[in-house]
Amino acid sequence: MKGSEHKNFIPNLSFDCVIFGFNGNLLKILILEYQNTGLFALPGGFVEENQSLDDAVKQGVKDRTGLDNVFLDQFYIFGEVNRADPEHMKRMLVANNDDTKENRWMLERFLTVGYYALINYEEVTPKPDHLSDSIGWYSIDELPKLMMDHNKIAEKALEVLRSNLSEKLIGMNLLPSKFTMKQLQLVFESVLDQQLRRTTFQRKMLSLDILERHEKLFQGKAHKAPYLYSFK
Amino acid sequence: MKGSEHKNFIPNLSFDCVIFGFNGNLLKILILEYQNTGLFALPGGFVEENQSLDDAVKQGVKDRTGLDNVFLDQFYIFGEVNRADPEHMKRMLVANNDDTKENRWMLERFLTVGYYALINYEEVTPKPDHLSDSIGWYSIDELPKLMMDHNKIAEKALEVLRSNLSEKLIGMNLLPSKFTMKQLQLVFESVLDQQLRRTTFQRKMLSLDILERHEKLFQGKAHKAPYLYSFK
DNA sequence: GGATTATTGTCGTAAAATGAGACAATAGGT
DNA sequence: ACCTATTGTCTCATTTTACGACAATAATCC
Repeated sequence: MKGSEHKNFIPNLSFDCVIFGFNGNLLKILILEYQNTGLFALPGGFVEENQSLDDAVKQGVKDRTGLDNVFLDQFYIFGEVNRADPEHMKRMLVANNDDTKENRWMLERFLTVGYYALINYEEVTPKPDHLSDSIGWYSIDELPKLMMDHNKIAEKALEVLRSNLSEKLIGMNLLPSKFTMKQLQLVFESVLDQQLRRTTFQRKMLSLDILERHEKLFQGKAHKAPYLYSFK
Repeated sequence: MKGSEHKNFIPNLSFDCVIFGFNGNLLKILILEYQNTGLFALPGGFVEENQSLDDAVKQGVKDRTGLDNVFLDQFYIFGEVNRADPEHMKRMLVANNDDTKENRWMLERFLTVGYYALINYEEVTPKPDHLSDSIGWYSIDELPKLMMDHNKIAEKALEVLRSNLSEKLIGMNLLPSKFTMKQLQLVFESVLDQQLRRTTFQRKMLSLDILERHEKLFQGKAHKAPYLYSFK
């Protein structure tokens, strides 16, 4: 009877999204806390029968965090048999008075597709959905214990982000459309978790011919004002 | 009633495997031809209810090609709504007299997980399973028209293999355990589809400190015999 | 207004990696 | 014994990166 009770969703398949943001200093991940359970989790969801996976994730991220128009990339499917502890899901359903027959399918085995998202921390305010009573940013090295295998999923997302950062030049998605060279360097340093040499970084970025230089940014500080850049 | 008729499989989810082999000259992919249909396809299959995805793929590759102990890596999940043409599946079922009620679930929408495999072309002989009447190697630039979106899947696999080759040093899986520098270079050249400079390649590989040098290989040719190497 | 301070943009030189070719060492063939 | 094709290594030029020097400058402090 797998999943047939809930006509809208592909059974046994979910997605979870690791949403990265950069607060100017630290790389953070968006975490939901479920009502009355003390359970922390990545925002995730299910795929409707006639909905593409990408659309489902786009929609799910919007529904659960209020974030729209987000850079999204699929990075792995987690297919271990016992990756999902049904006890977690059960606690969540009970706490929400959703522990009905129609929702028992959620207790089955699930494979989950991992996505990561990059967003401009400053320009958006995430909003929790009806299932969650809070939504919050957590530094990547100070994550709470997450439900099921979500810590593992977040770790893998960071790995993939690291290896994609320089190659695919996706760092821009963590910044406002105009930014200083220093900000860009801080993004690289946080993601790669290593210090970079200022002059080398600047020369490298400029030589790639991917940046457009704009007006200067006067920050009211007692020193030379940096230029603003955007990606071409 | 999704999938509930066939008690063993996760519904709406399949896998397909792009098996690469190198014949000493060209990079090739293993393709199945289904009995009495003229349909070509990548070897694939379904995931049992209590089987991990990785195990399902391992088992599936073994069942459908006879290949065992293969280097496997997951690279993408294809989740478009209309990616699978049910007409293809139907023809296949009819041709096998499998067009029974119990198998109708195979005509539904499927998401498929793409894996690629790297095997030593010379040491294994693929064998078709009962569904297929032939199994064959096809050069990556001379693939036949494959069923559903399998051509797209193969293309994506090659892309990922390309970007992983140097970074993750997986080329060895396409060669016997001992090989010459020339053979290794040919693998790189076929995968990357570009010529490499012999001396630069040799120096680079040796400097990486990943190769062990063994005895010379005497090929009966009128010139200096090359050393054999293996990966450390 | 002139000196002070912190940061930025740019350059120069050193070091490392890569490109491109030279050349001697072979394993056999003639 | 000489010839041929290929291999392993070296040298030198070029490119990329590391690392530090330095001048420009936006505000603040006398």
